[in-house]
Order: sequence, then structure tokens, then C-alpha cells
Amino acid sequence: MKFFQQTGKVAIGSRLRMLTDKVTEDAAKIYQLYDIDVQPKWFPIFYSLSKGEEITITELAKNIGHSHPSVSKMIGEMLKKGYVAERKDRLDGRRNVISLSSKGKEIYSKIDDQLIDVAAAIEDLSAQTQNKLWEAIEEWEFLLEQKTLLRRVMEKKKERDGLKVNIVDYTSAYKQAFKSLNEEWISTYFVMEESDFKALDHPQEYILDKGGAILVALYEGKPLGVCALIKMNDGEYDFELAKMAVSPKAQGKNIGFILASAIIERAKSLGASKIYLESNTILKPAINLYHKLGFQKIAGKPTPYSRCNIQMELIIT
Amino acid sequence: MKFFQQTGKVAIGSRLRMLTDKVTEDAAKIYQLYDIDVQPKWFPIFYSLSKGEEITITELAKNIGHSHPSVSKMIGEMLKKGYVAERKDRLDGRRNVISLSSKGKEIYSKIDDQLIDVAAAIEDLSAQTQNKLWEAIEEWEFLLEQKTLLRRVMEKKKERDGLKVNIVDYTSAYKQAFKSLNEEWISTYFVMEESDFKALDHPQEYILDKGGAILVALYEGKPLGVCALIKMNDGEYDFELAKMAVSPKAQGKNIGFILASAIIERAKSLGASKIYLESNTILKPAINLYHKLGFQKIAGKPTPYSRCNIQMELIIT
DNA sequence: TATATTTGCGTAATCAGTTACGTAATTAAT
DNA sequence: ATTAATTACGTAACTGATTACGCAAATATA
Repeated sequence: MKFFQQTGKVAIGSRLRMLTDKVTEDAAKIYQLYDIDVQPKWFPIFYSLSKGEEITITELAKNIGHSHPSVSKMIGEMLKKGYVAERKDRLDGRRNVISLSSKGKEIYSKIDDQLIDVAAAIEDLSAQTQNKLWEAIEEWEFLLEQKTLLRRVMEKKKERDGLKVNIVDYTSAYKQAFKSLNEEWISTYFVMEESDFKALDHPQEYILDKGGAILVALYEGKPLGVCALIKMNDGEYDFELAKMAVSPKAQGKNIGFILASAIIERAKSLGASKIYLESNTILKPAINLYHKLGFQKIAGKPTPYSRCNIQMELIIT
Repeated sequence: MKFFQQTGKVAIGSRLRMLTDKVTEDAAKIYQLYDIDVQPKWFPIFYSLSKGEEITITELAKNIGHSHPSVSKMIGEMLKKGYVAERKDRLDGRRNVISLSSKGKEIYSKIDDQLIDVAAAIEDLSAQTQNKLWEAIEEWEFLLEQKTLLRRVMEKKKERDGLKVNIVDYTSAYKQAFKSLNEEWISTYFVMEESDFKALDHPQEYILDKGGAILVALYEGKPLGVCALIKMNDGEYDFELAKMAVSPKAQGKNIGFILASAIIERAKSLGASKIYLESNTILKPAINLYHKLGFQKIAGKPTPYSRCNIQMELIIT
């Protein structure tokens, strides 16, 4: 099993499984040793019932952290052995109330006796270790409760993906990308309009020459995101954030956030104090992103775009 | 899940299983996140094959610590996806040699990439804990390798059973037990002989009054073992250890050892320097016990018992 | 009061692993 | 050169768990 030595901790799952197997595999033999005719997997149920309370299948399941069909089945097996009794709740006909039979109680006293030795053996074992397994498990459970492994990995991915993203200034080399990335989402959700064609076909004339800016996000060298600042002659706003597009292939790589942050920085360095944008509430991830960046919903400005149903502004501090 | 707080560490098996589940359950989603069409359980196989070596099913199984049918099945699934190639060994027609296909190598490079983030996430997680799970698992594996949980529990049981055993001097109250316990084993393996009846029916006259001794082992108050020292008029030996019997119901409780040790102590306190005994090699546990206590095989003494085929002595130091 | 939703729980299907077993190929022993 | 034992590995059956589903009872809502 050189596997573990090589893979390192990524294989923690497999390794846990193996240890679980090893600890569990002796259980049946231990019951045999004490001449107790019981399946090890019943133990949590026996234990839960041992206080003498009556308890339903679902409560039992919650108690021991198993699914209710699993408990249901085990109770069936224990019933066959005569260790438990079931009865329907008179007040609630759905509930199946379980309790230990006298035979079950007798068996449990044997289990209880056996437990003394098992506990002592485990106590001995864990006294021989430097690292406390029980406490370690508790900590891991707590941490995973707070944030699942999946979320943790997602964060790491985002972080690393961010490093692969380069923001560069627009050059004519990106003319094709600028148009097609925008066309992609516009024509998916809406239709291309007159003003779209103007800006996308002639970015130099319609955006840059008028004092605007365009940034391109390169992911592993490929242009997968674009965003423009369009100069406004308006008195109130300095720029409109527009023509923002990220390739669907590059979703989840945080490119949108990086790109938008960069364009705001650019606006700031161009002396802007207020940025305007138009969007549509159908584009939820985009709206969320704008919100996260500090944009606030406003109302009442006229717009040439029919697809616009929300307007937002960012006051630069 | 109050279960764990109450049971304590006896439930370590169940608890390990739960943590394993929790760690494992996200695996599929993580692969999805990276757009890798692979089942998590294949990972160890992928990893083992990633070095480019060709390797057989059984070797793979040994490598990753699973049974060979399990590997065989997984390889079948991976084959269907086109991730691996198999071929029969030309020199040994039984061997099924597996390697990664080019498609498999491509997929593995994706997995490898994903591993960077998973490793980072786990590293982060474990940095946040006081108790080191990985190291703890290693220690437990090592200790269980040396001595299984079953053996540890058995030892504890023996130890605790020993405490329930009381060794007391014979009184006429135990006359019945002295006879029946001996009769039980003698008539199981052999037949009762003249000298047996003498000693068992009149222990006072034939054993005690002649300067011998009888000890009784009480287990939870019940006489379940007996053993006698019979004075010998022999010049060489002081006593014969005889009429040793332990109830089959009380097997495995270490009663034999405790009883025999006590009778040797008694012989010592009576000034003995050499003890003799007769037995039969068919009674293996008894012979083992005598051996463990320091008795050595001797030969050549005459004996009235036809069932005797081995003679032993213990020199008291 | 009628209808929709939630709850309890049993059954069926599925899953990831195991052990048991059979067969064919190879190797060892007589 | 047989015969016996071992090895490689596939198939089948089993195990202990899960999720999916459906029914009936209870509860909430309009």
C-alpha cells in the first residue's frame, strides 16, 4: 500500500475508510467472545433504547445519525430476534414506537458488561498515541460543519485561477474577441441593436478616441473577458461601464470580478468620481457582481437600449 | 446525534465512519467542478497508473489496498470510458496488464491539476486543527497492526475476569463441587478409576489429613474450579498436583491459571521444593498451562492411573 | 371544510465494497 | 511426465449503507 505514502493527505478519505474497516472488522468477533448474539451494527440502537424510553424510528435515526430506512431494517432484524417490541402510537397512527423487550434488556446488560473491556482497550490504545484521534475527529467534524470540503476547494480554485488571469489594455488584436464575446451573450438573451454594432465594430472610434477605455482579461493567454468604459457627456457621470462580457467557458474563474475591479481602478485613475451602468435583471450573476462591487440601483435616466431594465451607479470615494 | 457524547470512545468505529462519509461525499462534486468525467473511487487506480508503468489487476489491488474483484470491476468501468487499455501478458496468459490510454493520460492531467487545490484545502484545514488527524491515523494503524483490537479486548477481559475469581480453602461445603467438577472431565475423556473414587469421595481422609491441600476457585461466588496437592511419601517429591478441574462453562476466564498459581504458592508455603504431576497429552490446554507455569516433562515414574501418558515436575526456586 | 403540505415509515432500487467460488495458466513436487 | 498446489482474475452472491418513492396520517392554509 505505497499509495498513501505517495499521494499525501489528498487520500485522507481512503485512509479514513481503511482505518474504519480495521476498527470495525473485529467488532463481530468481540461480541462472539462475550457470547452475545447481536450484530455490531445494532449497537447504536441498543444503546439508544437502553435508557428505557420508548422512541420512534425517525427519532432513533436522528439519534444515531443514520437514515431512517436503515433503522427500519435493523429494527426488523432485532424484532425477529425478539430483542425489541414495536407498537403503533395511539395518538398518531404513523408513529412506530420501539422499546427494548425483556430479552433485549437482558442482552443489553451483557453488552454493557462487554463495553467495560472495550472501553478499557481503546483507552489503553489511545494512551499509547501521541496524536489524539478522537479529538482530531471532533475538530475535523467541526470545521467541515462550518465549511464543507467542496467550498474550501472552490475557494482555492478561485484563488489559483485568479493568478492565471491577466488584465491588459485593448489593442486591435482583440477587436475580434471584443465583438464576439459581447455578441455571444447579447444574442443569447436579447437581440443586437444599432448601438451595439457601432461600438463593437468600431471600438477605436466610438470608445477609445472619445476618451474611454477597454480592458481585456487574458486567461492562460487567451482573451476570455472584455469590458469598456465609455466617456459620457452628461455632467453627472464621467463614464459608463458597458460591453462587459466573459466567456461562458471561463465561468467560475472569478474573471468577471477581476476584470470589473480593474476597470473601476482605471476609471479612478482617469479621475472619475461616478460611474453609470445599464443592465437587465435577467442577468442575475452580473447584477450580483455589480452589487458586490458597490453599485447602487438608481432610476430615471433615458437610454437607447431596449434591453435595459435596471440602471446603477457607483460613487468613487 | 447525542449518541457520541454519551457513549464515549467505544463508538470510535461509528464516528470514523461518519467522518469518512463527510469527507468523501463532496468528492464527486469536486470532480464536477473541474469538469472531469471520473468517479472518485477510480482515483487510486488513476494515480497508480499515472507513472506510466503497466501493472496487473492484482498488483493494482495490492497497491491501493482493495480486493482484486473491486479493482477488476473498476477497470471494467474505466475501460468503457476509454481511460485505460488492457492486454494479456504474452508470457503469462493469466495476467491482465493495464495501462492508461492517451485519453486517460489527458484526464489524469486534469485530475493532477485539481489535486493542487484539494491538497491546499486539506492542508489549510489541518493547519486549523490542534490535533493532527493524519498522524493520529498513522499511529492507530501501527498499533492495530501490532495487536488487533480483538486481542486487546481479550486481554482486558481476562484481566477483569481474574478480579472476579476468589481462591479459598476447601471446606466440606465444596465436597460436592470437588467431586462433580473432576468427574466431568475425567468421564468425558477417560473413565473413572478406583483411585479417583477414593480421593473424590473422601478428600478429608485421603488428601487433607495426610498433609495435603485443596483450593477452590470461586467465580462470582460459585465454585467453578478445584485443585489438590497430595502429599507424597517419595523422598524426591513433596507434593503431587492432582484433581485439577475447571468447569467448561468458565473457560477462557483464566481461572485455571489463577488456581494453579495459587496452589503452587501454597506448596511453597508448605516448604515444598519439587512438585510432581501426571496428565495426558490429549488435554492440550492443561499441558500448555503446566508448561506456562514452569513444569517440565520427565519420565519413568510408576503410576496407578492408566490415563497417564505424561509426567511433569516443577522445581520450586 | 376542503385542499395542500408535511411527516413517519416501509419497500425498492442502487452503490461500493466485500467474500466465495470457479476456471485457466503457471509452477513445484514426485 | 504426471499430478498437485498456487496464482490471476472474472463472476456471483452478499452486506451495510444509501437515495427514491409512495402511502397514509396529521397539520396547516385558504
